[in-house]
Amino acid sequence: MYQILLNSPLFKGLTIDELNDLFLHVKHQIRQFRNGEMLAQAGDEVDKAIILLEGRLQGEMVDFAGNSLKIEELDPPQMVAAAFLFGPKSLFPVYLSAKSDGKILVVTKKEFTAMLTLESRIMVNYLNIVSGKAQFLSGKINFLSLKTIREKVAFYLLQQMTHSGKKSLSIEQTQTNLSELFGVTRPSLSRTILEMEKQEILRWSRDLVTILDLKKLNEILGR
Amino acid sequence: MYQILLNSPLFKGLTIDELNDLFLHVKHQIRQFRNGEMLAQAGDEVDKAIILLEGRLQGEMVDFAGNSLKIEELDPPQMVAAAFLFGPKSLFPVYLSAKSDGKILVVTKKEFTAMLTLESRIMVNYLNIVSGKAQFLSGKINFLSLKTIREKVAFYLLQQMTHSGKKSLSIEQTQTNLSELFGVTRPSLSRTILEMEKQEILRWSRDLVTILDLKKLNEILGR
DNA sequence: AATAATTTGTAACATTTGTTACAAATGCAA
DNA sequence: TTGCATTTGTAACAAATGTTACAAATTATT
Repeated sequence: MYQILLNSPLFKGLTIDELNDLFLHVKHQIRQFRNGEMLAQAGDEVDKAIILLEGRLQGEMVDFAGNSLKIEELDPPQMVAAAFLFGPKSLFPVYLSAKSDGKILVVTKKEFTAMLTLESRIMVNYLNIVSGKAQFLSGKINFLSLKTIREKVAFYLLQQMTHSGKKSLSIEQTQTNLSELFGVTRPSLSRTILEMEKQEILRWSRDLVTILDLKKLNEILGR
Repeated sequence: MYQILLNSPLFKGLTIDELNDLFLHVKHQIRQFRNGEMLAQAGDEVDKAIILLEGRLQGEMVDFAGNSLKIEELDPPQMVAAAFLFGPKSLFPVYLSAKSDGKILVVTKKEFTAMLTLESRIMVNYLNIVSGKAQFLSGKINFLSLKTIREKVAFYLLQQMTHSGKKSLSIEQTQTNLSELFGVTRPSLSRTILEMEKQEILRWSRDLVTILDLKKLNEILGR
């Protein structure tokens, strides 16, 4: 178990001996789960820290309209619903179920809090996790508040460019995947891309995208 | 100063003596600022904890399209960019400027971390703040991923209802304000509301909204 | 009360995106 | 290669929302 936890964002930087020692003091529980099992429902109170040790979990954001329920998969050794353990409400945001057999590490909120107090490296790690989530969501909101498909494409490509630094991007995604990411239909995305090609802003052939006119791409987002 | 901090979410639960004692150990700085002054730009690294003591700050989310740049105002004794002090990047998300003369309390990230370690009540408070932000953003994303104006109206009203518990809601907002909140144009919102009135789902007169058919309202969101 | 400002209703039309369906192109495997 | 699956291009049409402009209703101000 400790070997797995060594790689987790939460316990990063600790040695295996320190981990070993830590869990002599921190009350915890190992729970097995089976494929298909329901672990938590949206709205349940979160009063335990859960870290996935083995297997695969899936959180289903039950999207009201029902049509595009977003699914987030979780692999070890990630923490479940990290940003929902504290806060004014502390309610599970998703329906959590198992995609395979596996194991989780369970620590009550009280013990978890004590652990953070005990070992400030873990506290900082946890703060990095939760803050990171908040920052990710903040970025996502920026993206979602873009109105036209053109804007979304431009934003996405410029973001990819700053990561790679090149004008030729190899998009590892099909247009079908991208359209889901953007929350639009596939033909509409295709149409928009073709328009942008006709306007010589970019060239998009399968998974290779070349930016032809960076200036225009920026103008789409108002510079 | 300590009197102000007593009411802050971060130092909630501490006595004035404890606060007094705390800041004997924690290095800090009080900084005056003047109306109109720029305190931070989007993209600046966040390496200090900033708590507003007096005056008024404003964060401008420079919205790419330029048209609807979102503005968030900050009143004492709130912490500035609380969810951006930790995390993998730690970059300021907004352009921060002063709307009046005032004072801020500045603590370096290092000292701030030490403070959290020193006093676990503050740590828990801070976790509640950051987690609360993440949860707020998560809810906002749910809202933004609603596609039609009907859905947004339904979601908004149902949310208001769970807060008040009544079928008659006094919306303290004009349709103009609401349309901005929803990210749609005012005539479009008006049209949608009128349609819903014709379908006897609700009655909307000025700032008083009565839900006539709760079932239909839920159906709009897929139950 | 009279006037002005704000808010809301309304309509014609443009734009964007969704829907559906099918064809063309490409990649993959037998 | 051949055949099949996946991905992408395309088009006609529907639906939703934006744009613009103005009228009506309401509220605030003098």
